[in-house]
Parts: sequence; structure tokens; C-alpha cells
Amino acid sequence: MTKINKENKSMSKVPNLRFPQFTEEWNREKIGSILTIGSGKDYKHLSKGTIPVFGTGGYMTSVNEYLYDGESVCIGRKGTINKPSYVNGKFWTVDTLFFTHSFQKVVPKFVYYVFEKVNWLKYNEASGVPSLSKSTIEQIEINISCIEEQQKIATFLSLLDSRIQTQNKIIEELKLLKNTLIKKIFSRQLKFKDSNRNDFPEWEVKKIKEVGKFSVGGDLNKLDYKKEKLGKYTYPIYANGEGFGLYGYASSFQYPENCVTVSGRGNLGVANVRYEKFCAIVRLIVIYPDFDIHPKYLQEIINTVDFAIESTGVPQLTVPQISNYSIAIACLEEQTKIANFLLSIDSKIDTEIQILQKLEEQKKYLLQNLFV
DNA sequence: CGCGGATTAGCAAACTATGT
DNA sequence: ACATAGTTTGCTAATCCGCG
Repeated sequence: MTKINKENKSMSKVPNLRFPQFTEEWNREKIGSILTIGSGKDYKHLSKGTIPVFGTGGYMTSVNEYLYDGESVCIGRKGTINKPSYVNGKFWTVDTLFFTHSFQKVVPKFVYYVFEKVNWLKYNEASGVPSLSKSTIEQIEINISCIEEQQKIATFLSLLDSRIQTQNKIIEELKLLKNTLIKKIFSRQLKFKDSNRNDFPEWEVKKIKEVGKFSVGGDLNKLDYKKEKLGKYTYPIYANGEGFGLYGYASSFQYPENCVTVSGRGNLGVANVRYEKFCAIVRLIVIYPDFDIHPKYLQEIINTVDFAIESTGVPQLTVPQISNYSIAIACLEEQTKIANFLLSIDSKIDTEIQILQKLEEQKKYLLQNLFV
């Protein structure tokens, strides 16, 4: 890694961390004087193609025409206004996303990193949906260095960015590997042996309703809870949403440890093991597994089930619906083996996620210190 | 109470009236 | 014709509510 000089002149117009060959002060410039802002446009009338269309949330679709070809930094006009992005090549931006071009005295990549530092929400002028206008953005003042230093910083941070990308890829690959292994294990292509290197007994096909007791999450209004973990509010409340679906914390719990939850709204059919005492929001189905069912095994095998949605209105799953699906149950010893094997992959993924978080912290630190 | 339909909330995108 | 900014739409997920 490149050697960096540490100077502590936080009040002056030089950064805290600097590449050794640079000493001169940075200049204050209005964004409007170093680049031109272009407006996004509707793309609906265009035909499908190979040119990416970007919205404030990122890539959307591909069309056959482009608004601009080259390096550009995009920033939201409405909605998400604090997530700038860097693009290079032919692209189209949606109505609500500005792009930039015709850079003067600045390297586009450098501008991108400066934009990541700007507190855009501060310039929000709308009462409802956050929004920025061209003139507001043009008036914002930022600090820039000479082209050579900009180039150095941009290249350096790009290296870190690509490392972060690699880390994301590692995590994706591990998830993929886990999925592949799960498919092989539950389709019996990959079999575990018992401690005497013998085959385990054949798996028994059971209805989901035969593996434990069922319940569904209750009325939140009857629960004493807070959004944050605070004092007596220690028991997590789980919802149907993405990831672990943490909703808040309650002062008392409804379900014991080691239950399996299945999402009945939203992420339909997604199962999780809840290792702590917890509460559940309406529509979250809770299974108390029988003593001969390993919760982790149950979770993973439920996640392989493809539930059909029967309701006509908002898609949902109910207890009677899911309980009639069949799953294959191994003996408890084999279940435990499978569960521990999958848990070891989970913990490997966790480790990689922690590394990713470290890298992101590092980038944050550098964004704060390599700039004025 | 458990279910399912209806409603609501929050967000991003798309539309549209108005000004230049 | 283009830029701007308020309004509407569409989507997902949470919440409400009446019925058996």
C-alpha cells in the first residue's frame, strides 16, 4: 500500500492524510463551475437493447439508445438523493436521476468520491419526497486539489472499491456453494455416514404439520414494545421482512428458543431459526419443532419447498396451507450432522461479511481523511 | 381466534402543468 | 423544446377489520 504522510492541520485547506509529494492547499469551487449537470429522461418509448438505464436505486433495464457516453457521476433528483454513483460508457438515466459531464479541472472518479461525502439531505428542498434541483447542486461548494493529487486519490480509492467488490463476490460465491450443497443434500445425491461409517436409515416423508406445534404471530397492540433495544425491552420481535426481519423489542416473550419461523406475507415461505426467546408479528408463522426435529434442519428443508400461493388478493401463506406440504425427515443424528455442516458454512459466510464491514469502515475513514 | 380481503404507509418512478 | 416541481401511480409490506 502507498505510503501516506500524516499531517494534522484539520482547520487548514489540506487533508489530514496525504500522499507525500503534495503540499499545496486545496481550492474551493462551486460544483456548477467544474462540471455540467444533465437531466435524465423517460426511457419508456425506447426499445430493448444493451445500454443500461439507471435510476436512483441503480440499474433498471437496458435500452437501444444512450443519453451520454463517457465518465459520469450520477445523483438523485427525487427519492434517493444521497446515493451518488459512478458510471463509464454509454448509459441512460431515468427522469429522477441527474448525470454529469464536461468536467473542468476535475477527474470524474474524484468527483464521485467527493459526492459520497456530501450531505445531500441537507440541501433537500421538498417537504414530501426529498428532492434536489440543478441550481441547488450547482451552488454547493466543494474542495478540490490539483489534477495529479485527485488522480492519485481516485486510483487509490478505486483499488479499495474493487477489493470491496471482490469481497462481495466471495460472499455471493459462498452463498451459491451453500445452495448447491443444500440441493445435493436434500435430493440425497450427497449422503452423510454415521460415526461407524455406515449409511443412515432411509428418510421418512412427513407432512410439515407432523413435525411440531404451530402458531402465528399476534396483535402488536397487545405487546409492550419499543423499536430499540432498551432496558427491559430485550426480546426481539420478528417480522416477515428481508434478512432476519427484526421489527423491535418487547418486554416479554411469546415463544421459546429454537423455534422456526416461516414468513406468511412478504418473503413468502422463507424460514429462519430463532435462537432466542422472541415475539412474532402478525402473519409470521411459528413452528415449535418436536424433540426429534433439529430446528436448523427444519429451517433449511422448508426453504427448499416451493409453496404455491392460493389466495387471490395479497399473496400470503397460512398455517393450513404450509402444514400440508411434505418434507423428508432424516433421523435426528443425521439431521444434526447436516445442520452442523450447514451452520459451519453459515459461520464462514459471517466471517466474510465481517471482513466486508471492516473494508467499508476503512473506506469511510479514508473518505473522511483524504479530503478537505 | 384465525382467516382473508381491504386499507394504509413508505418509497421510487412516472406523469403533467407551468415557466423559460 | 427543455427544466422544474408538484402530483399521481405502482409496488411491497404492514395493519385494520369483519366474518365464521
